[in-house]
Amino acid sequence: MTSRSKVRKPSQERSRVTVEAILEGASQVLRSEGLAACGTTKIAKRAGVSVGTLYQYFPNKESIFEELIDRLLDQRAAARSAVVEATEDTEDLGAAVRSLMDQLLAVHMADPELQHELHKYEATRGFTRLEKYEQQMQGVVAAALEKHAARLRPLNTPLAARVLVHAMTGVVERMSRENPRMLGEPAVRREIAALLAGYVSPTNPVALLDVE
Amino acid sequence: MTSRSKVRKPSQERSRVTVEAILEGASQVLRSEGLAACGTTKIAKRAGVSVGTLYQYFPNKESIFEELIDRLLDQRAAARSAVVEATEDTEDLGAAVRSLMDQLLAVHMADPELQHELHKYEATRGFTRLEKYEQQMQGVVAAALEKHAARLRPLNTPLAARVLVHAMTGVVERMSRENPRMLGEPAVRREIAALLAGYVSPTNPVALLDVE
Amino acid sequence: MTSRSKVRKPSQERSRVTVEAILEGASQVLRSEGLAACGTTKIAKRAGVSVGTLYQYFPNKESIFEELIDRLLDQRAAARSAVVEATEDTEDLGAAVRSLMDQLLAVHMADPELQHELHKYEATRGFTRLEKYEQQMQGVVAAALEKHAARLRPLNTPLAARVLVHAMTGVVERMSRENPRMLGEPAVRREIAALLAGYVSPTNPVALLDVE
Amino acid sequence: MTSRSKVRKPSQERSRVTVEAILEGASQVLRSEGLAACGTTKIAKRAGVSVGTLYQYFPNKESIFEELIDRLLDQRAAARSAVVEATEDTEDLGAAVRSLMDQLLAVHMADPELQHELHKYEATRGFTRLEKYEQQMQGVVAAALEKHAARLRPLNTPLAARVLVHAMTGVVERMSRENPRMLGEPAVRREIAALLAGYVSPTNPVALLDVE
DNA sequence: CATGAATGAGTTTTCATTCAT
DNA sequence: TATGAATGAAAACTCATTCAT
Repeated sequence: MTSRSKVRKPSQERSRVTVEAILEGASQVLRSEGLAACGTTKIAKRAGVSVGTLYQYFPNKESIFEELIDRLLDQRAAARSAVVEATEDTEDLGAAVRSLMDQLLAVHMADPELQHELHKYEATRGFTRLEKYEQQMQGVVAAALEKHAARLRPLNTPLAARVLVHAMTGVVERMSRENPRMLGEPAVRREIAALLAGYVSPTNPVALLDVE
Repeated sequence: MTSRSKVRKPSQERSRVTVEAILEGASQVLRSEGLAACGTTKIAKRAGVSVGTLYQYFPNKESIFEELIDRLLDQRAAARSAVVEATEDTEDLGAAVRSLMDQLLAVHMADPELQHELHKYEATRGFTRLEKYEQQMQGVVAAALEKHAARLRPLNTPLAARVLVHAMTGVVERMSRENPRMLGEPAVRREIAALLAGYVSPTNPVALLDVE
Repeated sequence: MTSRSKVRKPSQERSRVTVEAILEGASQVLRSEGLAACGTTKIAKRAGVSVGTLYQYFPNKESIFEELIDRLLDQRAAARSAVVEATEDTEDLGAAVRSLMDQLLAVHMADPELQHELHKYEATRGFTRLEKYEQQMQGVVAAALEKHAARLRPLNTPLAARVLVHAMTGVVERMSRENPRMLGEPAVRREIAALLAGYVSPTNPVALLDVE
Repeated sequence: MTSRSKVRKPSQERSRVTVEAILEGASQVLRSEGLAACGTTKIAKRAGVSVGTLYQYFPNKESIFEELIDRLLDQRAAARSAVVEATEDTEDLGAAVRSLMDQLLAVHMADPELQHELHKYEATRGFTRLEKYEQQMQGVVAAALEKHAARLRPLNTPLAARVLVHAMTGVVERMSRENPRMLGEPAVRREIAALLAGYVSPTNPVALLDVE
């Protein structure tokens, strides 16, 4: 679970609705006009509140984006947990790979425009948040690799996990950028599976290539 | 070769020197203070010219970054050409993979701070330029895949090329962000090779995983 | 007694308590955070009421400070009355001077931080209220000067009263600003007495200085 | 001489003119509309420049007021120096007193409206600058008291200097507030002289009053 | 009466760009 | 052509005050 502490507490029900309205307003502006054009005035207008109200709940503009990212990361964390569960309960390597892939695809297929704009914001901040998230993801993958080690080629687990997560998210992110619909195609899903599986497979031919 | 049409009169010698000074100034500010703090006045000062002069050679601030990106992409295009050459002359798949990888690593190891800041700028623009570049890269890879098709598993070439390029650049870019030195480690090089080779290898186990 | 007309319905008991709470809240915020940081919301919070309630009893923020000043001036008025009494009943000039001085010192030694912040507020308003107060003080002093005229040097009474009051309050106010504790020192008390007494004394040497 | 370092250096002649225009604009707004209504936009407009220009020369609004105060204090410092000179060269106590008084009166008679508004600003800042200035003034007075000690009543010099400066500035400041013209009247000048002279005179009757 | 969320005019400040010298 | 002072639109943020509940 991520922080969310920056949002003020006016615990009343009305408050929650307003906060939601602001975040939804920001999301809409991000989607329709992009990060660069997403100012506090515009956000407030779309949210149907005044700037003053906006600042009653968020200390500054950035904190709105941060909250949006928090929520995005919460979704991803949930996906991660689903992967962990799916992996823990079975010896089926294929199931693990499918779970990992499917969760990732699902997460990226939801509201891709918004995600792209938030990604731009993250770029601004040096990707600090997303980087941390991906590190946790690496932890999950590393655990899975350890568990199934017997059926995989010999691996430097942390490095392999890093490569896997980076490759997978690299592919998914770029495809989402080019055309989010692609992520729904079975062929794409299959190829990503091939990428992951081929990398860890005992039949991987690196040994034959004289790299180094 | 990329555009560069925005820059006025590269004919006079004095002019060329000034343009270079401005670009170098911008690069320095980007490296030392980051994109967010990189204003025209600061650039001009570091370049040792006045803002007025800066606007004599560049129509606006963005065009400076665009030119810097042009040059970055020129370097990458050169790397791409090197890969094409290396691949065309040989039947050695390993050599092709190594060439691809090495060029990519080399490109990302040069001036990583500057590249990160330019990447932030590109994020702002929706990665239009980088995306176009990666598409060209996909063309090169697709050609190589066609050429060596006989020794690879059956592939949907365009899709496979896309996955390969995205995976590779995804890994390299993220590692460069985490720690650029990583890119110089032989182990990393080997694992990237494994990622690429495993994906296209006829021994890839996707068929066994019942993905769809 | 000063106005206080701005405060609504001091009739109900509950009301009076609330008004007191608000004034006490304001005083606390003034003391601890200063005039600049003393907003209505903060005042209300410290008073344990809502902003709405605050505005039920005070028409605007200024009126709170005005009331606080009213009370300060009431204290000073009381001090003034004490001086008047002390002066009326006796022919002792020394007693009059001592009374004047002691009341003034006592008033300024009480809650100096609050007084300083209220003084800043008064500065904002052009010192209107304090000026009026000092004028009344001048009246008292003028009366005393008339009464004891026989034992003093020849004086333009209103002007002399003005000079006396201005000098005395000028000294006390500044000392309070520099260090309120100073006001408690006997040496200081003695010097202020010397200032006042020397000014009106028949032995005053102005005549010898050829000032005009 | 006071700092003035906050003002940027664009050494050209044009610059100086602009800085002067801004300061004059600020002075005018202060005089005609008061500190409270003196915003950057209004200052710039009166100065005949744009806000941007204003911020080219002053880092923020406060720095404009600070510079105005610097200049005011420079005038006062000059007055102080004149007093020092006048006092050093003579054994005439009357001359010293007259010089002190006259300089003070002259300084306060120049542009009193502006001074009052700057005084309000200083109130905001806790009178830090003015306080420091008055301390220096106390030093000057203390020196004079030491020099003429033989002809004065026994004094605790630092305390006496403090009382004298506080009394004098208190009187002058308040009179300037009530009605600046008063400061020009000979009677007033005479009474201030009486205040100062009576305080230090060997004939001062404090000893007779049983204070303490 | 009490509440506190909502308001929005107003303020300061920035910075890409222009243009007179 | 070079200069750098001037521009001013735009953005973020504040806070006294109101009013629906």
